[in-house]
Amino acid sequence: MSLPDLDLRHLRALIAVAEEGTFIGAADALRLSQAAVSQQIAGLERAVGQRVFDRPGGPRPVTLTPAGRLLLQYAHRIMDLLATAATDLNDLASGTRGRLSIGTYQSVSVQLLPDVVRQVRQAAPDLLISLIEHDRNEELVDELLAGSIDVTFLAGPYDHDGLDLSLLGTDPFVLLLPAEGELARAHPGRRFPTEALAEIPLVGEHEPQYGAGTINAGLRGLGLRPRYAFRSYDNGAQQGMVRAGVGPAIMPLLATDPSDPGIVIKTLQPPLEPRTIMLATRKGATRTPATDTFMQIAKRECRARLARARA
Amino acid sequence: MSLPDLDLRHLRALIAVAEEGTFIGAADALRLSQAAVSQQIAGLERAVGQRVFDRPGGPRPVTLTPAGRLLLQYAHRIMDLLATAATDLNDLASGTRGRLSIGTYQSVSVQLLPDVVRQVRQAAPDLLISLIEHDRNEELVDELLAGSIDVTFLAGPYDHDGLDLSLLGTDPFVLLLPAEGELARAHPGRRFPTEALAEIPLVGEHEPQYGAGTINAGLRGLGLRPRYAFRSYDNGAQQGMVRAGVGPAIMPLLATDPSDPGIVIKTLQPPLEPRTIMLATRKGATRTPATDTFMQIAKRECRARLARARA
DNA sequence: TCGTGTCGATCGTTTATGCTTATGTATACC
DNA sequence: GGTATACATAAGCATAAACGATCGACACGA
Repeated sequence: MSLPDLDLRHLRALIAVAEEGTFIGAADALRLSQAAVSQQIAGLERAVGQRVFDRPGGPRPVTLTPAGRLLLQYAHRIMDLLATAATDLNDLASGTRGRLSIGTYQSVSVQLLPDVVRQVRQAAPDLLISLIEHDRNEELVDELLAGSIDVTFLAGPYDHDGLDLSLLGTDPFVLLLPAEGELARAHPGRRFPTEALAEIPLVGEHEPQYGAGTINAGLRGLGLRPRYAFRSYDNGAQQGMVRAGVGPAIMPLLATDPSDPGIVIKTLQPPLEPRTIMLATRKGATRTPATDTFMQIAKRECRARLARARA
Repeated sequence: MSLPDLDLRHLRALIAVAEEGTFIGAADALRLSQAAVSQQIAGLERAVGQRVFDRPGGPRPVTLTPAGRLLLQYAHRIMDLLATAATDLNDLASGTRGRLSIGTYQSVSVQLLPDVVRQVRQAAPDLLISLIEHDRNEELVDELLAGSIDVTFLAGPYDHDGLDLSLLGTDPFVLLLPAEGELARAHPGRRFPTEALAEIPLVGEHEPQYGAGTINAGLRGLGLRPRYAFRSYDNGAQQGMVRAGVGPAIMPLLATDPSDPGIVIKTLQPPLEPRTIMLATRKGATRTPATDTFMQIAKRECRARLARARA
């Protein structure tokens, strides 16, 4: 048989006739004339090269041939597929069902993202949200371009030809000190002179990370050569070390937990070149409504959080 | 989205464009003009209510939108289904693959059917043959009309409105005697007077069986009231009992094993109303080539066997 | 910055296909 | 044997799908 001549109309007619038992009944169900159904079935039989119905003649119902029974099963499966495709597409269009896959990195994951996800869940309870975390922008971009995630946070400054980027906000680097430590006593104000960190062993992140806009790059830009007492990729671990008195840490503001009574947060003077938080999607690619919802909520939440944290 | 407007042409275009990356490439692959592909995709997007491709413009390839990716998966699954449907239909048409389900009853199963099945296997090695055995015609007919078997043997005489029947042959009732017994010595010729069975306990089948055309009906038609020393539905068991000297048995010729040296076969005089062997299919129903092949082989083999057995 | 080439979209036209009405044909039932 | 039922077929019409030609958008190179 030759596939190219086959058409969904044929299969619809096959199903209708099989269900109704007569061409006339099928025509009625399909809102067509009997002649149209007759032609559809004839076309189908031409396409498959075999009869699909036995027509006993007279007022008796037509019956499926073996080929017809075989084809009918496939017709049903195809119609089922189309039906589920339709609901999936509706889910996609509604933005309240289906899937949303988000790329993220740690300092965003810690504080900002949980609240954003919570709000997205509230707006779209049946949306299946999955998160993929990487430490480097490049890995996130790879996932994005490969299509395995819909949208990703990126640590700026960052630019890429294949991406649509939007700036969520600027996340300044702040200094975390043990609340009861000597340094906190020595600098009781909101500000902390950055040069004073020259000789103090720090708690910090592993290098290299995020390329430009890193803490070390910032410090070096100010002529400082930082030394480290402890390094970790985990922001929570860094904050814990600060609390334990291992040393001060420079962290992005949004990566800190300001409610921790064991630490105090100081503004660096002069400030380090800050990192920005960006959202990226594939350049020129249509976004799902779910992605749009997420991006909108993320932007709003990020601004609110930065405004609150700086207050 | 609205299913009724969807068409396999749309899905084919979707797949081609997704594979080729450009409308022009897809048009080339589909042997269509670029304009036609453009219109197909436009029609598809109208049907699903969303864009399925992002057109970046200029000499860059188009890319799937989320909706397009979703739809493409379904399109592929549907095309796969159609492809396997096509091979299944070809198998069906060729008669050398696929399935063949045959109804049978015991006296046919014992001698005739194994040889027929062997020949069908030889003619169509990849055909999957399944057998369903019942003792009564009615059960076989039920299976046939329900569609669970393609064709069935029936014990005639038998008639049924909903069936196409064909006579394979007449299977005469013969007498089996122990080869070394007193009866065989008393009747050394090929024939045996039926009345002589009046007072002899027989080996035979359970009653009732097959309605008309049974052994008991035949004997009663000759004014005899048979008594039984042993009864079984199993023809082999009956023949075994004869061999063991339990008594003579009246059996259909084709149910006997003439090669058994422990028994001799006699023609009854006068003969009992014989049973016929028939093949039945659903009335007016198209048969698969496999079924036709089987029926042809069965007819040939049955004739050959009867001719041989009577010789 | 301005051609230039590559695409996709669109227009107008032609062709093919599907649907309709009307009629023909075959079979069952009375 | 006539009538009713149901599918097949034919002719006409409308839609749509195809084509060639053209337009407009974008990227790239000079």
